[in-house]
Amino acid sequence: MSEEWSDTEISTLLNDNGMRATPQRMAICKELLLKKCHRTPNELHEELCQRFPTISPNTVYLTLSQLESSGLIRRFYVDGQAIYDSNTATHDHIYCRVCKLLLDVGTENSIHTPKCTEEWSIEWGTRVWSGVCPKCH
Amino acid sequence: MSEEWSDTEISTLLNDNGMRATPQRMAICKELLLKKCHRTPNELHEELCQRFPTISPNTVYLTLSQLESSGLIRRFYVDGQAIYDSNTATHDHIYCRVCKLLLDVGTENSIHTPKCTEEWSIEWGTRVWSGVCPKCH
DNA sequence: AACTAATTAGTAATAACTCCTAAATAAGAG
DNA sequence: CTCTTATTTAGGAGTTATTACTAATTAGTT
Ligand SMILES: [Mn+2]
Ligand SMILES: [Mn+2]
Ligand SMILES: [Zn+2]
Ligand SMILES: [Zn+2]
Repeated sequence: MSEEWSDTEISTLLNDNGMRATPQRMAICKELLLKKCHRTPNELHEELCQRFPTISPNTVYLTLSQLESSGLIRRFYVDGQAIYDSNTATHDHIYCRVCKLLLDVGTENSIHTPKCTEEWSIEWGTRVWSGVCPKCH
Repeated sequence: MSEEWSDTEISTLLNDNGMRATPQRMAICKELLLKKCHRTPNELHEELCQRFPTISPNTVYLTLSQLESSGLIRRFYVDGQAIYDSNTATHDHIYCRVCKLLLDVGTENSIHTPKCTEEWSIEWGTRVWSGVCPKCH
């Protein structure tokens, strides 16, 4: 996928995935898809409120859920909190339990799906390594 | 660790980890530690209620949190739900998003902590592979 | 047996998320 | 361009998991 997304490209992407290109969704996609990043629904809602004062949390939840169903973003949980990830490549994470820093890490050692699961259809997975980051110890 | 735990052994284990050996905690430990298993706080509470009718959810939450702090059990999240795991060896999981089946899988391909994180002190991590199990497709 | 800090049950509070509904609107048809 | 309609939205209500608080109880020590 390209690094830069025009409004038309985002609009087309949404339509191709069965979603109407509303201003709210365009804004959510710009926030999430333009950069490979991690966002909680609430973080995203607060960011969008600045330029889009009337957007409701519910709209953010719904749109994130639809984007995930389309495979355009991924969802996982850290400390019980949903994290949406616009990096859809298979990768793992490290998480600092002190300052809550969450980073991507490579998966050189671990990209293979498990051996005993040939009969499962595995769709996605990520590991979260928990610990303490350099700044926090 | 041994396969069979006597009351005295569990009591000692709790005391060694700074916890008093109350009947409630003994019951929780028997339910969780005797077998390598996955439990949500609510599942555990319902099981304990059968033989221990007045135990409160809060006690279960507190005890699980303390057992986790002591490293006797691990916690991770699936679909936003806390799962406590008495298998403390490093391992991954597969999860069926249809029937909610959750199984351990080996980590032959992925036990190494990530290369770019030498300065982090990594304590634990698990991956959850999401998909559909053989019975559900 | 007495003491005391840890633990408990119960209740209240919180946070994240889902459900519901009426009004607004994007996209397609004419 | 206008009309039509199914989708989407905002907002509020409801739900569920979890945490906070508190007064009474109790495990382990002296
Ligand atoms: Mn990521
Ligand atoms: Mn496990
Ligand atoms: Zn940190
Ligand atoms: Zn299944």
